[in-house]
Amino acid sequence: MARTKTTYDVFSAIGEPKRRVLIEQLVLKEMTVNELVEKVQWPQPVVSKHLGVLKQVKIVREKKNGRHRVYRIQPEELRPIQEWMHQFEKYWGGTLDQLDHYLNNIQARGKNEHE
Amino acid sequence: MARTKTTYDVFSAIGEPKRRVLIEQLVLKEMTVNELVEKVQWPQPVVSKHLGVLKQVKIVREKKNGRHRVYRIQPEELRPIQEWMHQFEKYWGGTLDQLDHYLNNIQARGKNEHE
DNA sequence: GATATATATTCCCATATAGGAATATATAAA
DNA sequence: TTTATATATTCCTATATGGGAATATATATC
Repeated sequence: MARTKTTYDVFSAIGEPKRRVLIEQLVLKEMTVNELVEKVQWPQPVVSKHLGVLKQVKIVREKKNGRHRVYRIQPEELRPIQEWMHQFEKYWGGTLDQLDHYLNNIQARGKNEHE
Repeated sequence: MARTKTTYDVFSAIGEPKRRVLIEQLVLKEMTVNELVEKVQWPQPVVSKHLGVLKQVKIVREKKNGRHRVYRIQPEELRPIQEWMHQFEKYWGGTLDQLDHYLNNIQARGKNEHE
């Protein structure tokens, strides 16, 4: 078998460093492809292709505007990563805020349901 | 050029789903290779190879114990991910309304997970 | 020393990239 | 309608897998 597809899920998609750079830009503000190209200085097809992957896993959404396409981030889609990270927080010391506690409990309950 | 190496950094390493499963086990308690094989039911070389990648990016550490090797997680190494996630937190802040919304999403996502 | 156990490593191959180059498509402007 | 602009897509190739099968290595036990 071959490697896991980059579009398999959000984790796979952000494994590529360039895609994280695009995300870091889009989290600041929505941008067109050429605005992104300006910012990161990569060939336009490279940007478009990486955006394509991000679009497939729904990290970004495309909004047509004339001959421009505005790309916008969909932060909710990155929640699975944040949730997955919760399992390590107990090791990092410090206090967890109430929201985190609550979410941890929810998560634990959810996991047991499938056992 | 080819794909980014899985050992390029922590993000790339956790892109592979099986490696996340191993991490999820090791965060509960340190284990030997065979204990992991027992748990996940994959061929031993598969487990060893994935552990090799995790070891290279330092997510896990190996402790020799006779002919056993105990693998232990190094949670600090995952902090870059947590830090990277900070940039999205402003979108899913801590109000109850948003928490409700979030919990609804979890439920909805759970149902679609296996499609 | 011989053997069993635990784990890593090597060899193999099908597969999916990431990026360069060129081109296609869509839409606006002239 | 012709042209310019914005973006996506196709074709290509080198590369790095992930996993199966077989084997090597290390250590414990007899």
